[in-house]
Amino acid sequence: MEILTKDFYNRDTLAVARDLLGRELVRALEDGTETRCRITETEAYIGRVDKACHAYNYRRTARTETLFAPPGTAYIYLIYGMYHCLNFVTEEEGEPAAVLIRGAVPVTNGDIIAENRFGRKMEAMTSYQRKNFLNGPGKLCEGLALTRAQNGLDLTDPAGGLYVCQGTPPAPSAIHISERVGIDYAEEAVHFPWRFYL
DNA sequence: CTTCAGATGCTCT
DNA sequence: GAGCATCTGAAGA
Repeated sequence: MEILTKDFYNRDTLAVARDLLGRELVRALEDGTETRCRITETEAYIGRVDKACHAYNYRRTARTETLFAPPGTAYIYLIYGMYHCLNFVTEEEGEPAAVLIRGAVPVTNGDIIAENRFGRKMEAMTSYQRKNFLNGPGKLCEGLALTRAQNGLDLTDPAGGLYVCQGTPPAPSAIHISERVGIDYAEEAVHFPWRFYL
């Protein structure tokens, strides 16, 4: 299936966030196995205007350096001391903006993801575990074995082991929009309707 | 189903 | 030293 190229990410961040819903996120592991999941929830972060963005007002530090990378770069950071968040850098190089991947559902090789999450196969998951499989940014990164070691990966190069394929676009009526989660500190940006989900 | 405390370490002031 | 784009398990309704 066709890999999304740099042109896909080099656009308005809100458009990319909405357009990522239904796409297939592919994770190839060291041992040659490959997992796929369908993206179901995203959020946009736009440093130019967004107090919730790590790179608000073009703030450039060691951590935010990745946000200034070319579109189609993976921005992965540690949060709350023990979880990771996966983002895709958007817009033209030098514009610090990204889309946070907040949720997905497994498509192929879900057993590998389930092992990473719960140390068991999908079949053996409890109903509670099924309901809370990949429905959060930290859960997604745990399932796909993503850590800061993958920060800066080129999503347009399949050799990096992390990329996105066309997938199946959802019906427009299936797309929901709301305020973003977990950014109470961000003043007026708290209310920006920049979260998209199926 | 709900709320809630605690975990844990990096980042920036 | 404070705060964080979160998650889990325990406990109660």
